[in-house]
Amino acid sequence: MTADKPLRADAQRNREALLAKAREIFDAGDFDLRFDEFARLAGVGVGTLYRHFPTREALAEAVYQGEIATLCGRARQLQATLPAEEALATFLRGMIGHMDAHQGLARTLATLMATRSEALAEGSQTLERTVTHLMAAAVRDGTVRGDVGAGAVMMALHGIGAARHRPDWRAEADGVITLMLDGLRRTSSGDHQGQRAQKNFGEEK
Amino acid sequence: MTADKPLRADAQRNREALLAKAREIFDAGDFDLRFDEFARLAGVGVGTLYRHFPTREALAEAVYQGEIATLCGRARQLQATLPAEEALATFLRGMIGHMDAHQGLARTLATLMATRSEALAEGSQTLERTVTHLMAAAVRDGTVRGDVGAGAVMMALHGIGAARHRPDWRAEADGVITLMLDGLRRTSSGDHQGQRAQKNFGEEK
DNA sequence: TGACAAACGGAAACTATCTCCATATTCTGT
DNA sequence: ACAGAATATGGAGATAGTTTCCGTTTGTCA
Repeated sequence: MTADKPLRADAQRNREALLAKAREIFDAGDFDLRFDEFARLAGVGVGTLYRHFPTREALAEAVYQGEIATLCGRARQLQATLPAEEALATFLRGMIGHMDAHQGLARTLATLMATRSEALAEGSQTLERTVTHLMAAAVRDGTVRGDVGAGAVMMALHGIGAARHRPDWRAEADGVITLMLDGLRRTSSGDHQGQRAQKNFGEEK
Repeated sequence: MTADKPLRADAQRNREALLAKAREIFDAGDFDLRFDEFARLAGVGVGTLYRHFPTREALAEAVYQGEIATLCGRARQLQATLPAEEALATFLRGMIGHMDAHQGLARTLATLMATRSEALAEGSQTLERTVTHLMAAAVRDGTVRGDVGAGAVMMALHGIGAARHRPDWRAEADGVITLMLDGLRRTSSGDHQGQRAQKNFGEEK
């Protein structure tokens, strides 16, 4: 459905500049910035902005999709370089770190896409597929139980995201992940290695 | 907190008309209706609308507070006419029914109040107090265990609200309530003391 | 390099928001 | 019951934000 269109070089460049600026601004929570002002900040004319993203929602959607793509890419990379179980753990912890580092972005996107939630649902599905892959690999390894689906993990992640307002959010979120990972681990013997290590994606500024 | 201001009769009337219309329109999901058009629909001038509710958010906030007040009133009424445990059960089931019947309203309010979430937090606190009362009465009756706070119930409700997109939402939500009520009911063997589980997730059957 | 299509920018047209005040309604004291 | 004070109203017009349109520029391909 994401039809590939040959995009002219300058168009591509502008598009990327707009997305980058949007990400930055959304992250700062200024989602109601004037549209023409936004174009100016991104260094393009309003016309260009409108050609690429006809509405505020379209812009949000594009940023969101980029976000999902980044996450999925990260997962693929982890899966290629780490043992399955570790890849899953690192990915989930990384998700929390990502949510933590980009609170404003998440809130802004959620607000802007509240109406057009089709794209949101689609992204969430994409993410679920990725988690499914990570888990399936770990199950194949025999390190993770096979009787719990990715849906459960998704619900937990969703719940974590929805509870952002809680004062001790980060710690609680990490707690949920720890519980889940422990619960998922196939326990042939009680080997509880220190799972506290905070493996972020190493992207945060 | 709710300072009583003597409001002139016509002002009161207009205010109520605006709120009623807002509730109706929000419920239908049209939260981006033009402001002047909205005034016309409610049968008042724009000036009047602006005097009562300076911003869209203020309007949403007022509707939200009304909603909370309705809910709390219902709880008080149940508490006065039913045995404590039954009052609690009826209230919780009623909440689900309410959420179900007014999906659009909930979504709209959530969207509009994403920024000004102070009122949201306050309303949620008010609701939590109400649930606390219901539970406390049931605990005094000896029908409900005393070692689990209202916070747990609130989290579950919150989780239910956040999962509205799930295809089988209503059934699953009812399931969660059933589980909770069963879990809350004091068993013949007595309370489970010193329980530590505060992270609940993946509550689906 | 020239020809053509694709993309650009930003002025201008358009649309929505909000303010202001002359007029209308309600309230209060006698 | 009524006059005067206080409060509220509506909507025209000012302000602010959005979107289109098109002459110009830039990139692509032969």
